Amino acid sequence: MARMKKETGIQESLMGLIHQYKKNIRHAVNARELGLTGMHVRVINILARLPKSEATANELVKLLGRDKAQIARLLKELIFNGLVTKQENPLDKRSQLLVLTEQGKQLTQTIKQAEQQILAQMQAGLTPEELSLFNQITLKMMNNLNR
Amino acid sequence: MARMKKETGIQESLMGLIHQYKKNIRHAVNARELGLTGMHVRVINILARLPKSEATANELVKLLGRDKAQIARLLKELIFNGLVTKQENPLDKRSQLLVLTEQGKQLTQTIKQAEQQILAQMQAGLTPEELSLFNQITLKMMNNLNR
DNA sequence: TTATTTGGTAGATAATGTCAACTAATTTAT
DNA sequence: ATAAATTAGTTGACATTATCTACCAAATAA
Repeated sequence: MARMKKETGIQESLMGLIHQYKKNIRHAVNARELGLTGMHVRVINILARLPKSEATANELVKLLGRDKAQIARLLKELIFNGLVTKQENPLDKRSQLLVLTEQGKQLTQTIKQAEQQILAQMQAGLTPEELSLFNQITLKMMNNLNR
Repeated sequence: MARMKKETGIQESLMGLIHQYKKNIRHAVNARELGLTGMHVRVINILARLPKSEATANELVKLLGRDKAQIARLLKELIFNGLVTKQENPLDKRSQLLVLTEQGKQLTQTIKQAEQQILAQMQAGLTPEELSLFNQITLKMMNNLNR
């Protein structure tokens, strides 16, 4: 990708960054032969961060900001691959708790390692303050649009 | 999408932002019944910014950071819809110059207007300095990954 | 001159994504 | 208490975005 200039617009900068990031993740995951896609990785990551590594599908829909049909399919695949299991949700008979299996949890370490490498490269030369500010602005923009 | 917290990771913030942005663009474009997809819009925008509104396919590949097969298809569709035409490239017989038609140029105004609205919403409450810094960091990150 | 690389086209397929329909459970309204 | 409305999840159908490959002709390198 051409070295992007400032005048191109902030949205193009963002598109370029995300595309590059996703590409790096995909290559890292493929290189480790994990048999996962980018979205699988994201679901696993989200679950790994949650208390007890569990959430309902609807919670994942909200956390990932994706359509429930897509989330259902991703979960179905992760369940099929033994990385996630379903458990009864005592609070609501319509839903189940999606939980990382032991296999899923172990995979998390591999994924984390790969991600950290890419993030480190991406953030090279930036101070903690810059990164913090960047993240804050990102969140603010997202929330601005999400209303 | 759940109000995203800081601890989720910068990459998730970015994913959330871009997803929301794309969604807003898609809705705006659909509402105006332009019959375009997000990627069409981006190609048109890039061409509109270039001197003489023209570029070779390969230049677009570089500017958009996308695979040449994808770009070829997008261009094919835009040509079919009369928004872009092909002209001989005097410098290289293998390639042609892709140029916005009058129709394409006029469409650019509509697209720009829609985009500006969304960008304004997205950037509400942020100072020019913050935005400038944000864009610089974005570009730096992208270039960090693009090596 | 020959070998290699490059620009573009199209095949084949994967990944991501949306809208709709449906059923059962839950919540809200009467 | 009962009926109406909403919601959680599943699946169908399809759109959009994206990648890798093969190929041919033109351009470049050896």
